[in-house]
This record gives sequence, structure tokens and C-alpha cells, in this order.
Amino acid sequence: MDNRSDAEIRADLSYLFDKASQVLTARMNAALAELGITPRGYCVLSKALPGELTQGELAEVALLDKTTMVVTMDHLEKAGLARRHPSPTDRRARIVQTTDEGRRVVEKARTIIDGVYAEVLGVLPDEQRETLLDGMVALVGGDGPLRVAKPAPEGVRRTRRSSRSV
Amino acid sequence: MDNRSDAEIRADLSYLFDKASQVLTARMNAALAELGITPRGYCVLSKALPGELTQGELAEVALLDKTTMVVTMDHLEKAGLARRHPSPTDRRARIVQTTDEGRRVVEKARTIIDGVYAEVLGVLPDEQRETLLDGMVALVGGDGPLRVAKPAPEGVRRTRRSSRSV
DNA sequence: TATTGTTATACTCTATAACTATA
DNA sequence: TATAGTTATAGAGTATAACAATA
Repeated sequence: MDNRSDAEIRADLSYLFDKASQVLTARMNAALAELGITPRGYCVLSKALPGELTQGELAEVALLDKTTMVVTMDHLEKAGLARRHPSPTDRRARIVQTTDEGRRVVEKARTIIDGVYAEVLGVLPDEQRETLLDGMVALVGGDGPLRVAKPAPEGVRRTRRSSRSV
Repeated sequence: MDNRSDAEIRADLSYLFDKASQVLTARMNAALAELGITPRGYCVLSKALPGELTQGELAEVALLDKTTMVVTMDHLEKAGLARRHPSPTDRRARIVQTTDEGRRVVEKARTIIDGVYAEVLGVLPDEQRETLLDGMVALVGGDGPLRVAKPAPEGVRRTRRSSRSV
């Protein structure tokens, strides 16, 4: 698989982040597949819990394109985890509501997700774990250097990736 | 873009890694585009520097599918950065050699890459930076919990992602 | 018969464009 | 005229399968 030493990959920040993202994603996909959902499905489902949001609003908070949202909702609805109800105030819009089963799945998924995170971060001593998370937030969050993708220059096609946040 | 607080994203490990990977990749794509190469192009080119590897061997160390390697080499060759020479010992195989221009580009790219890494990690105090890198290596490298993607269960399609290591 | 590199192709994923029905 | 949701489709990226030349 990978033949480089820890010392070599330590100097390769792209590799560290890519690999962490990639393997954790695979792990999460596998773990949630037992519930018949994807990380994205969970993301949408959990954000729909209040039951007040239209499909479009939900797409916005989940950072999804509205067309991607349609596909995601189709799956969730077919799986019986969410329903599209007509909005009482706007006949174009549709309110998304989770079903009872959907709420149960969200709960179970939350447990699974927390378990995976604990399993992964559990290998680090408490102090190092907190420092690492603080550091990641400093890089990715607030006004960190990895907060916003700088627009690619002319001719460079931007990588399209979905929000896989969980 | 993202509307969650630092406290919220701190609890979302998937988001932290995905975003870090994604934004750093975009940054790297943009930075290397000035040299007319991609991170993958750099990866292949730098590993070809010794000039002894066949295309297949190079694909293996760069963690690329052989068909992806063909496309990558087509680009590098067209850009005048690498050449395919017939192997003296195996008439099926082709040895990859970097051109003089290729070597210059690798050098410049290395400087750019180091600059981006320094820019990103520079926001962290020395000690925290070292702790974070150690932690990432503990997760991703050696026998860390994110070293190998657990095979996805039946029916779950694995995400296909290329090595973007730099 | 197996392997190197190539070509052709299929598949997944996401976004753009066009359409409908409302507003 | 603009907006919510849908459908159709295009585009990028990667892998699988088949092939030619050689081992």
C-alpha cells in the first residue's frame, strides 16, 4: 500500500490530511451502511429534525446543491426516513420532516459516529488529542488559513466535493 | 459558506479532515498551476528523478492505476517535463526520465509546496504544530487507526480517490 | 501463458441548464 | 419577473476490460 516511513509522511501535509479524510470517510460509510444511510443522508436527516425547513433551506444548511438535495431526499424518502410535505404558505415549496423511523436512525447513527470518533481519537493521549483538535480548528475554522478555498486560476478546474460533514 | 461555530466544527472530525484536505488540495492545485503541473504531476515527476523506473514501477510507488499513469505521463511528456525511453532489457517496458526542464520544475515546485505548508502551519505556535503533526502521524501512519481503509460492506461502493500526496 | 503499456469504455459523482408550477 | 423543486444532461475523474507487443 504505502511504503513510506512515518518520518516521510510527517513532512507531507497533503498526504496526512487526504489520507485522514479518505480513510475516515470510508470508515464512516461502512459504519453507517449498517443503518442503510450515508454520511450525507445522516447530515440531511439530522438537520431536518426540527421539521420546519423547506428542501431548499435544508440544502443550504447542509451545503448541498439543490439538485443533489433532490437525489438525497429521494433516497431518504424511499427508505422511509423522511417525507416531503407541501408547505402551507408556499405551494411551490416542500417541508422536509423526518419520520419516527428517521429519528430512530439519527439516534443510532449518532452513537455509531461517536463510536468511530472515539475509536480513532482514542489512540491519542488526552492532552495530545485536545491539542490536535484545537490545531485543526485553528487551521480550518474561524479565520484559519484553510477556511476558504482560494479560487483556482484560469483554466484550473476546481475539485468538486460534497459536504461529507457528520 | 459554513455557518457553524468553531465549537461545533471541533466536534465534527469528518468535517475537520475533509475541509483541511479539500482546501489544501485547492490551494496546492492553484499554486502548482503556475508551473503548469498538478500535485499528481509533481508526485510522479519527483519520484521519477532517479530515472531508473519503468512506467509501471512508477505507477506503483505513486499509488496510481496504470491507466491513470498513462494519462499523467501523456501530460508530462507533452509539457516537455518527462520522456518515455525504451527499456534496454525489456522491449515491452518504458523507462521514465525527467528532462532538464522537468528537474527545474520539480525544484521550483518543491519551494512552492514548502511555502504553502509553511504558510498554513505557520499560524500554529511551534509546540502545537509539532504536536498536531505527531498526532496526525499517529492516526494515519504506522499502525494508526486511519492507516488502512476498512473494506466497505456488500453493496457499499467505495469512494475512489487518487493519491494527491505531495 | 503472463506482463507492459495502451485504448476504449463504463461508472460515479456533482453541477449546469432547461422546465413546471407557483409567487 | 423571480423562485422552489424537478429532470435531463454534461463534465471530470477514475477504474475495468480488451488488445497489441513482447516475455
